[in-house]
Amino acid sequence: MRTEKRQQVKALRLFSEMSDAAFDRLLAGSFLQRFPAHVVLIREGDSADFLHVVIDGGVELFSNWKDRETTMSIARPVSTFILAAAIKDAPYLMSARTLESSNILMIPSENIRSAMVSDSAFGVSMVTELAVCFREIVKAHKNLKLRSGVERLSNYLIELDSAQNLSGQITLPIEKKLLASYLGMTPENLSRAFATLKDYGVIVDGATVTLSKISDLRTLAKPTPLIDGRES
Amino acid sequence: MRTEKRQQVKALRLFSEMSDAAFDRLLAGSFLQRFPAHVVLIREGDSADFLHVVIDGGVELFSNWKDRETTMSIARPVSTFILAAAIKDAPYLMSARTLESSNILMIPSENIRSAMVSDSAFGVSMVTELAVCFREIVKAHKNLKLRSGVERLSNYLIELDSAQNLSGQITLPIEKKLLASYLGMTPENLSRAFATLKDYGVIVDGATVTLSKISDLRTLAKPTPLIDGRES
DNA sequence: CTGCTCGCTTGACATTAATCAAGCGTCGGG
DNA sequence: CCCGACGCTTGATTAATGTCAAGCGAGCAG
Repeated sequence: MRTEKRQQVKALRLFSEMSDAAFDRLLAGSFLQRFPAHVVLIREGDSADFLHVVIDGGVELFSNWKDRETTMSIARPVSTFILAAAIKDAPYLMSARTLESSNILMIPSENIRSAMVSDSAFGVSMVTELAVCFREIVKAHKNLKLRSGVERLSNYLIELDSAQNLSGQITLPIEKKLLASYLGMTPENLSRAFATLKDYGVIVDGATVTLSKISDLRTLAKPTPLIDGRES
Repeated sequence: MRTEKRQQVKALRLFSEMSDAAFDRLLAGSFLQRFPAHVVLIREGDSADFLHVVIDGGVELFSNWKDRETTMSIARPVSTFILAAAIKDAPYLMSARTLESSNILMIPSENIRSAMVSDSAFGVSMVTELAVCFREIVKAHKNLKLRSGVERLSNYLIELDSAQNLSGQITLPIEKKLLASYLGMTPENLSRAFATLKDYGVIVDGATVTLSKISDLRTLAKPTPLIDGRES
C-alpha cells in the first residue's frame, strides 16, 4: 500500500494509538482494491470476514426486507464500516455498495480480533470507536421515531450547512433519490418536502440548495445535539 | 452488596472475565439503590457519571423531542444500560425511568474507564458488549424503517412466543401503552393492529395473547434473524 | 442528431397512521 | 360504597406518507 494511504488509515482514531509494528501486523493479509461505482461489496447475512475501510470514494450501507430497501448510512473517506460484525464474527446486518469508483481496504476480521487481545491500547480505541458508532445510530433512531419527514429534511439541511461553512449555500453530496432513502421517505415525498420548505426560505436548484431564512428554518427544525450533531 | 447479587452482576458477559480483585476495584464507589416505580433515573442531556445495572425490576429508556416522547428500549435484569455514554463521558442520549420498583447498581463511569486501560480482558469484554448493543439497535432501526406497524407487532408477538416456550400462548410483559411506544405507534393504533391480526389467529384477552394460527402469522410477519433475533 | 434511459417533479389517488372524542371496565382512595 | 383516574378500545376525522401515472430535461449510446 502506498505510504500516503497508509498514513491516512493510520490516522484514524481506531488505529492512531497503535505501534507501527502492530499496525503492520494488522495489515498483513489485508488488501486494497479499487471498485467501480455501484458494485455490491457486502451482502447482509454473509459472514463478516473483513473489516472494510473507505480510502476514497463512498459507500452506501443498506438493508432489504421483503421487497423493500432502505439506506442505513453512508460511509465517506476515511472511515471504517461494519466494525461490529467483524468483531463478533457474526453475519453482516447491512449490505454495502459503492456509490462511486472507490478504493476499499479490507482487513481480515481475525487480525482485528487478535490485535485487540494483544494490544490493550487498541482495545480501548475499539471501545471508543464502537461507542461513537452506537451513539450515532441511537441518534438516527431518535430522528426517525420522533420527527416527520419534513422535520428530518430541515435538520439535515441545517447540519449540512454547518458542515459546509455556514454560508447558507449548500451542495447536496448525494443524489436526491439516495437522500430520500436515507431520510426514510420516497423520492416523491422528498420533492414535496422541499416544496413545503419553500416557505422557510429553502430554494432548490439541482444539487444546490440555498437557505435564505435560516432562523425560520431553525425554528421549524429545532435541531438539538442530542439528535443532530456528529459524535466525536 | 449481598453476595448473591454480586454474583449475578459478576456473571454478566461484561464482567465475567475480570479477576475478583479487579471487580472489587470496579465496584469501589458504586452503590446499589432501590427505587420505586416510575422514578426518573436519568435525564437525557445530563453527563454520564455512572454506568447503571438493573439488578431486579425493569427500566424504560426513552427520549423526547419537542412535545413528543418515544420508548427506545427496555432493560431487564440483569443487564447494563447507557454503556456508551459512560465510556465516552458524553451526555446521555436517552432518559431512563423505572417501570416497577427496581434495584439499580450504579458504577462510577471513571471506574469503567480505568478498568478498561488496566485490564485488557475487560477491554475485550467491553468491545464485545458494545458490538452486541450496536447490532441490536441496527436491528431496531431496520425494523422501524422497513416494516409497517402491523408487521412490527406480528414479529414482536412471534419473538415473544419464542422467548416463552413456543406454546402459542404468551403474556405481554409490559402494558400496551408502553408496547405501542416501543413499537413506534400510538396506543389507538396498537389496538387496531391487534384487531387486524384477528384474521391471523391472534386472540387478545388483557395481557394474554393466543397465537392460534402461527404459520399464517409467520407468513405475514416474515421474521428474519437479520432483524428479529436477539444478539448473543 | 436521435432516441433512450434515468433522475426528478407534479398530480391524483390509496393507504397508513395520528388525532379527537366517547365510552367501558378496573382499581384504589375517600 | 362511590368516585375518579387511568388503561384500553372503538369510531369519526384529519394528516402524513406511499403508490401510480405522466411528463420534463440532462446525459449518453448509437
